[in-house]
Amino acid sequence: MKKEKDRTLTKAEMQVMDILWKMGKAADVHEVVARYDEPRPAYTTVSTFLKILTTKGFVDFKKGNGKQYLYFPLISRAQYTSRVMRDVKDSFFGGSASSLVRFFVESEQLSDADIQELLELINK
Amino acid sequence: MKKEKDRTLTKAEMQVMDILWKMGKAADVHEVVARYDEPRPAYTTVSTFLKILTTKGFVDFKKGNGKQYLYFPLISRAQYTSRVMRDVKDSFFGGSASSLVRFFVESEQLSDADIQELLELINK
DNA sequence: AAAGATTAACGAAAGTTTTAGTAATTCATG
DNA sequence: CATGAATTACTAAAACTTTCGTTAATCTTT
Repeated sequence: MKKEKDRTLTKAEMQVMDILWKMGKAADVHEVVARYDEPRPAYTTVSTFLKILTTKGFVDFKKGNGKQYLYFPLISRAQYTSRVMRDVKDSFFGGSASSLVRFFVESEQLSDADIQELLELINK
Repeated sequence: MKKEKDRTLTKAEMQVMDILWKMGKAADVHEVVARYDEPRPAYTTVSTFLKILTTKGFVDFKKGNGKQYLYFPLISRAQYTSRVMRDVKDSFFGGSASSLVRFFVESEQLSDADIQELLELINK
């Protein structure tokens, strides 16, 4: 049986993806490890996550001029954000995007400048 | 050392909280089990979750006229939603609520009526 | 208050995620 | 092309989550 549930990332997997997304180019394991803050995980730990992410379809790799593997994301951060936002919207707002937006508008977390910006956006 | 990380619910814990939130009043284990769809978990499974949620501070209980425990939530769904939304906002939008709102406004998921409703809301 | 029934506490098995050591493979270099 | 160094694959332990059976405690009813 397949797990179509592998559409979401675990916390540790997310950390790796975030590093990959931030550095914009294909990177080897050492480069990824270096981007962690202390305490850094072991080289093999990161290597394992990269392997898992590859089998899950989030990451692929290529050979860097006959050298080691260079990993890169197959999905953009924006795409993954969409995925998570859909889940959040469904779980907490009954699938209603407007409910979710209203939640933030009502939460007073928006500055006047933010409001202004949104009004302009809406008026397109 | 305490785990200040117990601020978020696991998936199974969330299911229990959702049932508690939906029924509005303090409920015993049987009532909670009954609200699950098939296949229902065992009585003791739900009992365990209620216990865990109690030690995590999400739930408390009282004695129902000398009978069994009646569990009730210590946090509202809206409060928990705020918590999760803050995490999501921080993780995916750099802590910016306006970025998050913009994401949905730009995603074309809002109907004209939704937009209208939001405009009125903003103009308060 | 005792016997039987109901309920909560405990403990542990099964499943998943996280972490990393060791084995196997690949690569550079003499 | 052989040997040592670097890298990936394999495996398993540790930690956390989910599930429930068994035991202990409590309550009901006689």
